[in-house]
Amino acid sequence: MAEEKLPTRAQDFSEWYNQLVLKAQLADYAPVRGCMIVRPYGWALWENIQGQLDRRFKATGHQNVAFPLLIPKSFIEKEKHHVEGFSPELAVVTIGGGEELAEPLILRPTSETIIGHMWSKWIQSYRDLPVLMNQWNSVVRWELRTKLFLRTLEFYWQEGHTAHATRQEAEDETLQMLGVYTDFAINEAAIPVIPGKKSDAEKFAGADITYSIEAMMGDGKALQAGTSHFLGQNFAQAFEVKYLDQTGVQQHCWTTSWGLSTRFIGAIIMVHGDDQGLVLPPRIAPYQVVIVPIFKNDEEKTGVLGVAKEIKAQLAKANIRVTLDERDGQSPGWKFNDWEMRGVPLRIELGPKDVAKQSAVLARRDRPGKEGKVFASLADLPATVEKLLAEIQDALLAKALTFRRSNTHNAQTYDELKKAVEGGFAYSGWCGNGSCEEKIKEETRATMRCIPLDQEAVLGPGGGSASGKCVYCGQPARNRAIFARAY
RNA sequence: CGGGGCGUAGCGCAGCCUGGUAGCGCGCCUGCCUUGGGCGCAGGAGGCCCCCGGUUCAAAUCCGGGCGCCCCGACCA
Repeated sequence: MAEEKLPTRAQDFSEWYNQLVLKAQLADYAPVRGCMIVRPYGWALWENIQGQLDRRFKATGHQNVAFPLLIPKSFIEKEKHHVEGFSPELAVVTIGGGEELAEPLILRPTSETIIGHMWSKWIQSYRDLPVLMNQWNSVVRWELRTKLFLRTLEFYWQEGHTAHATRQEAEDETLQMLGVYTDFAINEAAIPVIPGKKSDAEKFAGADITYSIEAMMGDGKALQAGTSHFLGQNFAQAFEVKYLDQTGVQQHCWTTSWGLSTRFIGAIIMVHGDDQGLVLPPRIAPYQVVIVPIFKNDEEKTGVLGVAKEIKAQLAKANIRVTLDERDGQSPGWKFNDWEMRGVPLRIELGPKDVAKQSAVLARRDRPGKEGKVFASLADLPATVEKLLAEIQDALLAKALTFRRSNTHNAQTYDELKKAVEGGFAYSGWCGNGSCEEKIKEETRATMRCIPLDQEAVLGPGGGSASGKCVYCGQPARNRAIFARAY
């Protein structure tokens, strides 16, 4: 329950986030360092995210599977870059049933290796391809510095894995799934994201190319909200994933993988949240509408609750996710604050006066205070609510996009970049040289987030184009990239 | 892995310096009263004071050791 006010975002963004997660009852700290318990409200949000993603995965031909948590340690060692990237953060099981294991097992940090192992058995012919799989699971990475949702030792996600006969097909798949994430983020979560390509320094351990969607949080920092990897033939070679092509020749498969995690909940919090608490996009909010009844005595209570239940039934019938707050002992004012903390997009306040007038007060979460309140007739309430929810969804996206654009700067010079990354994104030319990228990181703490696929969309209409020179060394730019401090 | 902070009621903390009956606020329970922006009053329940050892007539408090968590910086979704 929300007893107290949050610090404002301006005061202390990090503490605002920490307290909000606890007070909105999204998650709590587990008894083990760095581990998280996702509470019912947080998990309901995740289920809505899952639902929206899963239907997109199915629509693009993928099937869900379940691979085991435990993987032989030797598997991870078969792909050179993969082992280098992941060994520092592996959890290793050495004892089972009281006996030292002949071969240690690892808790999966991701499943490329064990899937590659199985594919080598399952894939024989070009007729077996493509293989399009996804799994919803949790993975373990022994992080040193943790934060609820953003970085925990164990986190929940989905990992998609596909195998293809040709390079082109695999590359197409990688970009297709990046597109799925982009569509989901923008149209369901109202988070404007920049799809782009990662630098070699930032790409996944074992990938040839990594793409990501990058979002700007409310403090101007970047968050990688989803990734899609073109793995080339790296894992196919390490695990002998081969097929016989039409001409009778053995070929290695081309594979991809792509993932989006509960970290995305962190993005939703930090993009839409305000000083009152969480603000959820209607399309994925566990409750889209909360009804708060108001009454003085038993007689009023009976009348108001009767109407409130009718309203609830009507809205539910129109497929609106609605809850009625019947809790005794909390005043309406208390409930207003509580549901604002928990980010419910629309609140219906219903008291005796409203019942008498056959109307209700609708309060928009995205416009706190009186400004966001309107009277609505009970007669056509579901239609009114649907319209408002759609407006709120659009308003959240528009607000986030405006915020991002106003904090994204076309930084032509290194000084401009330094200034821009203090509280936002710098969009700058880059020569493509890793040493320039490294210097920028050392000197400004900003990393290269991505090379946007759609250069024009970054700065928006009339935003100009990035410099043709590398922001660090002044050599001709091969790319235009986003630089920012990141979570 | 470095730096800092904190472990006392469900939560947030005070008490510790200067050893002597364990306290405050919130929450919880009961009753009354209230309810249109975090109501009020009265009564009540709730404690291995993180753990182990030492000093002492006496330890939440002093000393030694351990464990845990959080926050801030280097690596990562």
